[in-house]
Amino acid sequence: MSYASDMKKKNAVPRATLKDVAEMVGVSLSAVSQALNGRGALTDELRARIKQAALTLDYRPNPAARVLRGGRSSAIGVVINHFNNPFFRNFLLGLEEITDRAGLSYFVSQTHDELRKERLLVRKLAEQGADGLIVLNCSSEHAHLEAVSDTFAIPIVLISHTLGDRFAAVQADNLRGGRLAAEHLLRLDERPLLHIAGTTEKSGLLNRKLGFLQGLAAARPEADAAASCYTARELTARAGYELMNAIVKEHSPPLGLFVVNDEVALGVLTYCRHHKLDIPKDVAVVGFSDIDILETLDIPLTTIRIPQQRMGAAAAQTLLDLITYPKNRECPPILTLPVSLVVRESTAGSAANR
Amino acid sequence: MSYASDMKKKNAVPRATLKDVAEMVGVSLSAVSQALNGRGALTDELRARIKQAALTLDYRPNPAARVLRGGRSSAIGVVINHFNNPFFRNFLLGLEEITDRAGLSYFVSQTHDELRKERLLVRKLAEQGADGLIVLNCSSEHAHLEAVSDTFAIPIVLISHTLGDRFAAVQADNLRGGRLAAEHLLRLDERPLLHIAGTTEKSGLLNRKLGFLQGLAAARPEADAAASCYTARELTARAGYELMNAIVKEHSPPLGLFVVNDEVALGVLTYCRHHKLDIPKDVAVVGFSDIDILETLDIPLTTIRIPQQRMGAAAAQTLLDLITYPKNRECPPILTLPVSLVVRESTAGSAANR
DNA sequence: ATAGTATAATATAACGTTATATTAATATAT
DNA sequence: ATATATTAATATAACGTTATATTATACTAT
Repeated sequence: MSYASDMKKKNAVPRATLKDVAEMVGVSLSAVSQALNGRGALTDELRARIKQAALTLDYRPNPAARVLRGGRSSAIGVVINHFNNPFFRNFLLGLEEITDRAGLSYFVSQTHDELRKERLLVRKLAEQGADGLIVLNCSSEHAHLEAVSDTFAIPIVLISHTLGDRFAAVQADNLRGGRLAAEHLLRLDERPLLHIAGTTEKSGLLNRKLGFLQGLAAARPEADAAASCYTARELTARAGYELMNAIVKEHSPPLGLFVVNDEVALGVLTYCRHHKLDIPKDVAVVGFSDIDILETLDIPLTTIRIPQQRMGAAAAQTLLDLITYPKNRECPPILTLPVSLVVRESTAGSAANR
Repeated sequence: MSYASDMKKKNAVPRATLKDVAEMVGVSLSAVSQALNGRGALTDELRARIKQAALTLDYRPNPAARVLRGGRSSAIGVVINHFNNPFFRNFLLGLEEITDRAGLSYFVSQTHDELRKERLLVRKLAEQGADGLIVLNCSSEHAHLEAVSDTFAIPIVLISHTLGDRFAAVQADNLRGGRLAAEHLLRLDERPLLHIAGTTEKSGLLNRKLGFLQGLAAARPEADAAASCYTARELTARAGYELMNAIVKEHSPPLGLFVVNDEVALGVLTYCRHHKLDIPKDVAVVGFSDIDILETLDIPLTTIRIPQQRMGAAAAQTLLDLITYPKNRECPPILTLPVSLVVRESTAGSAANR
């Protein structure tokens, strides 16, 4: 049942338009538009009178009209895979700092990791008049992003995932994060190291893996890179739990485990609890992201912290810049923000810690 | 620094408009509009040709133009206090079922429980062309909601909180939930019962309290209602933790505790763990909502389950109805959905359980 | 055959805005 | 004093859509 749009909004209480303000002041439409937008050549006196009248009538510009005319709506769109992505909450805090200051609103929509929805929502937000888009954890396809960016002439900023050089991006230094994790685990003792990786289609996850392998190879040239890596199909605790079944069949404790993100690592922790594997004695675990709940766990998780809030602010700032200065879009920036190791009990307790 | 909207979108790749389709078929604008909207009187043959052309050109109507004209945008707005509200995730699942089927999109924004932001966002979403709004956990002020609903002639559905009879609402049966909690705790043994309430300004929270007091009074007419109730300033785990400090000063175990929601109850559980109070022997706890993580706790929490997903679907369905049949707005429905008791270990183990 | 009535299409206006072009009035330079 | 620039305002058109009014054509009934 597609839903009919028959009835027009006939009984809406009318809101003040430019025309109303113009009539109140006894001046032309153009004058009002120019006065309120700080454009054109008007006497300060007239400008003031118009602004006063607009205030009195509680005039607010109609974004639909503006957008139709080819202007801005002062709203941006945010597309994420899942609302309950824990990274997202802190990201938005940073984003909001910037948008609030700039007088922008933002609206969010989730894709459920479905490409179909991603396409739909990206387009819908653009159609709805978004001045720019921020897309988190997007798919690896970018044809639709290019199409929307071109058709609507709006910039797009990608998060956690670069995709060619057509779009601006904000990402954590995943490569360095992977290396930090490896180096930390190497300091523990002589135990073998393993990595639970994510899909290597996503540049961010690939880099975590590469960083880990670099760190491992530097200290133990003899280690078999291929044999050290497992791949989680999904970034969920369940996936981590299930992979552990495979891992303990092929490797025996003690093990050092670098896991692609904190949620998958939570699954690993649960597995160990269920199977009486001591953490960190039998299995030392390093996660990635530093989501909020890690500290409150029975065994707090060591992780690579990414600057979630700062990434949100950087993304908003970058988008704002690209909206304001369209020429910058020709050469969109890629920001890589630093990560840091946060040591907690899931790797502490062993001797070699510093 | 408010951000200037100088530059026009001059280098946008043009997208197909009604005019393009009309020219392709060699027919008038009106004909195309009518054909695509299933209105007017056109031969089936022409209608088909027009639809085919629209498909070929990948024509998609411009929502800004539609909204300006006084029509629909096929998008609704959702306003919530916090994105990390655990209720929200399931709510959206239900909502999405309905909106997907109806070909509607939805966009979400968070208020941080600030009235200023609530006002801003509700208005912004309406200005942006939302066909209707769903407002969760809103403030107790409704003047701005009425203003927006009137000015833009769009319906609003409130969740978890009724506010006069001007708006449709979807809520859980909080009164019954409170009573169920009391009755369950009363079945345990003779221990005194306490309630950690929320602010009674919100109708939903008030009803939880009233339900609890009803249940208590029915079984123990002698109980002192006022002395049994504490009030949490915020609905956070921290608030629950801190209130427990006060409670244990004035009451000694064993106690039965009905807590206004699961998050506050989590704070209570943490307090008990820290202070070596056994659950449920010393303190039996019942929460409210049944958020997702309760089952995975060390001591799974007994709670009153509210049908989160169903509430989302009901809200979307109600809004859709009010959008489609504006006359129904005169008498907006209030849906109260049933709740159920979910018994887990935070109250089990005592004798009287069934 | 003529008027009247469906039927199938088109023309037009309006929604609220703003960029561009135009006009009117004033100041400056020769 | 006349031409030329500067300033301050206005008029107009266009963005894409759809409801309403209008026209043209064919079909019925008398």
